[in-house]
Amino acid sequence: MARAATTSDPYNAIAEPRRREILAFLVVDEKPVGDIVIALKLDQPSVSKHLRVLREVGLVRMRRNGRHKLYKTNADAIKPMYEWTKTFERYWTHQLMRVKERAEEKARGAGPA
Amino acid sequence: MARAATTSDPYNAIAEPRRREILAFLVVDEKPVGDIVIALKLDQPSVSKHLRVLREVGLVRMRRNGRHKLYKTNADAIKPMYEWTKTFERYWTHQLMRVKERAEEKARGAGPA
DNA sequence: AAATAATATTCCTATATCGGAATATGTCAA
DNA sequence: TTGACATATTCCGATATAGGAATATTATTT
Repeated sequence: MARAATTSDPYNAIAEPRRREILAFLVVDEKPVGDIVIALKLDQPSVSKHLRVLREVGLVRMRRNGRHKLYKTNADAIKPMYEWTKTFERYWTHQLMRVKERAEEKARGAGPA
Repeated sequence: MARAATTSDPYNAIAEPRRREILAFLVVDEKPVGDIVIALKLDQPSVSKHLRVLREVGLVRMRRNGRHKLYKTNADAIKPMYEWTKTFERYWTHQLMRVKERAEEKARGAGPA
C-alpha cells in the first residue's frame, strides 16, 4: 500500500503547506482563483489543483459567479482537527505553569540550607 | 517534485491515522513498543516505523529502560497545529450561533404577512 | 462566430510512501 | 556463550504525489 491520498481526508489535505496558505487566505471571504494566484504567487494550474484537493475533502466551497469561480474556506471542516489537537492541551506546558515551576525551583534553590 | 516526506514536519507525520492513534496512546505516560503493538493491534515492525517518523519530527520522545524503549508523546510539538486550526475558530459555526440563527429564521417565517 | 478571459485538466517524471516478510541489532539472563 | 526477549532495519512492490509545460474547457463580450 502507498501513502493515503491527499483527498482521503482533511489531515492529508493540509499536509501540503501551500494548501494551508490557501485556506488561510480564503477564510475571511470568498475569492476567485486569480486572486489566490496573485496573492500567494503560485502558478494558476497549481492553484486549481490544490483547490480540487481542498474541495474534495470539503475544506473549501465554491460557487460560480459569471466567469469567475469563488472559493471560500469551509471552517467547519477544520474543527475536527482543532478538536483532535485540543485533546493534548492539558499535556503541553502552559506559560503560566512554567512561570510557577521556575518560581518553585528558585525557591528551593534559595531556601534554608 | 513528489509529496513532502512524512518526516518533513508534524503536519505530514499526523496525516497517517495510525500515527495519530499512537500519539493519543502515548500522551498519558510513556510505554514500551510492545504495549503499542498490543493495544493498537499493529505489527511490531509497523509500530517501529511509525515511531521513527514521529520521533524525527519531534512528536514523541524516547528513553531506554533496560531492554525496553519507552516512548512518550511530546505534546508541545502538537501545539503549533492546535494554534493553526484555532485561527479558524471564529469562522466556524458555533452551536449557540446556529440556535440564534434558527430562531431568527423561524421568526421571519412566522412573522406578520 | 470569434476573440478573450478565467479556470481546469492532462501528460510527464522523480520521489516517497505503507504494508508484508524476513532479518538484523541490541540487551538481559542463565 | 547461548538463548530468549525487545526493537529496528532492509528489501520489495504498488501507488499517489507535486511541479512544469502544454492544452482543454467554460463563460463572456463584441
